[in-house]
Formats: sequence, structure tokens, C-alpha cells
Amino acid sequence: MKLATWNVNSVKVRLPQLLEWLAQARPDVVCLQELKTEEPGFPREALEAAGYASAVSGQKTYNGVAILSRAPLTEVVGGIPGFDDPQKRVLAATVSGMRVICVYCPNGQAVGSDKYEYKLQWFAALRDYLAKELAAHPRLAVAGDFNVAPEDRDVHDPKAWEGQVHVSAPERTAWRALLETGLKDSFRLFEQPEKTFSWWDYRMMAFRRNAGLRIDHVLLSAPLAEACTASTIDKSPRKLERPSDHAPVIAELRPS
DNA sequence: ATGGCTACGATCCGTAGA
Repeated sequence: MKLATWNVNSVKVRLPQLLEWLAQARPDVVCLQELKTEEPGFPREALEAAGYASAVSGQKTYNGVAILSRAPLTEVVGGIPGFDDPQKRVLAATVSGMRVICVYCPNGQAVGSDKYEYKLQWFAALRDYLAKELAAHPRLAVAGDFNVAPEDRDVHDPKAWEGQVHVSAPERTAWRALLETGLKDSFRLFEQPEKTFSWWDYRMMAFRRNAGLRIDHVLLSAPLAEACTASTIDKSPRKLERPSDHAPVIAELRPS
């Protein structure tokens, strides 16, 4: 089975690209971020016609997350329980005996800003939530836009980015704290081509220059990591007309 | 050189993304 994550940067604008990609890649489960619409604006019927059920936590203009699945979604939970946050960034559901958590982690804007402090607090709350979910669900996948490039090899120009938001030491420490709950970065379970990224700035022809960051990730609990046979980033939708600035990340899992 | 796109909801520019 294929589990994917994609920050679509407006599900309304990106619906044609999303439908085309679903038909081509045929993922079984997809975590979507940055819907930028409340639930009434979510294209539930078009996705249903494409074979996908959806769980949605929408928000106007900003944020908004969804999980698409060919199999039924149950036990849907929005947000981080106990962490009061009006921003719609987290959605969990169970599908085929696997717990899936879709995350859109805060951007952080600039090191030292209020949004940066919010990002670090948010990551601490996520860490505690994931530790609890792991205890309850051995088969756990956490997929989304983490807005952290874990290592320098995940950055096109580490010198230029040194100390900046997405790569700063506190953010990378917060990222490692997620892994220390027992999750694996599926992408790094395998040999990968150098300079593989998941996001490229719209400006400065960044995609053509491959001036990107790897900030979108699929994390897997030990039993799922054991079943994982591949993890890739699909650059093809980034080449289409009017693309999202992010590319989908896919993890392939052997059936249990 | 600190910009450069894109989406959104508001107007005909500001906010945010990363």
C-alpha cells in the first residue's frame, strides 16, 4: 500500500493537479496540508468520484488538513488533544488497522519571532501527543509538512540557510525529539539520490535550479518501518502548470 | 542586492508562506 503526504497550497486551486496525481500515483492514503478552505469548500464529491473517502479539518485562508483514503476512515480526531489551538493543523484517523496522523507544522517565519516561539511550543505538544499515540497504536504513521529540514543534506545551500528558520538548532532538536518517541524518517530508511527536496520557492526559478529543502516527511513506527519497502519524493506535479510549491512524499508499505 | 512568486481576502495592497 502507498501512503503519501502533499502540501497542496489551496485544495481549490490545486484540485485538477490533485486528481491527475491521484490517478497516476494511485496512493491508498494521502495526507493533505494547506487546504486554505473551510469544510464546505472542500471538494469532497470530486474526490469521492475518484475513489477516495475524506476526513477534513478546514480553515479559511490559512492551514487546513485532510486525510484521503480508498478504505474507510474511522476514529477521526482533530487537533492535538489538550493543546488549545484555533489553527487547523492536525488530523488523525484509523485506516486498515493503521493510525495515520496528518500534520501541518507551523512555519515559524523568523528565528526569535512570536511565530517561532509558537512553532517550538507546538512541536513540544506534538511530541507528547505522538508518544501517547504510539503507546495506543503500534502501527502509527505521521505524515505532513514539518517545516524542518532535518540535516544539512536536506538543504540545497546549507551555508546560505545557516541558522535560519527551518534549519535552526532548536527546530532540529524539536524534530529529533519526535524521532526519539520511536518514529523513523521513512525517507532515510533507504539510499537516496543527493539533493532530493520536497519544496522549492516559487521565486527565482528555484525549482529549475533545484534550490529546495526537504521539509515534508513520512514518519513510521517500528512495525511500519519494518514493512516499508520504499520512500520517494514525486517531483512530477511540481512540473505542471500552476503547481504547489511542495511535492508529494510517498512511503510504500507491505500489507500486514 | 534582503528582492524575486503565489493564494487569499480584502480592495486596486497587506499578510503569509518557507
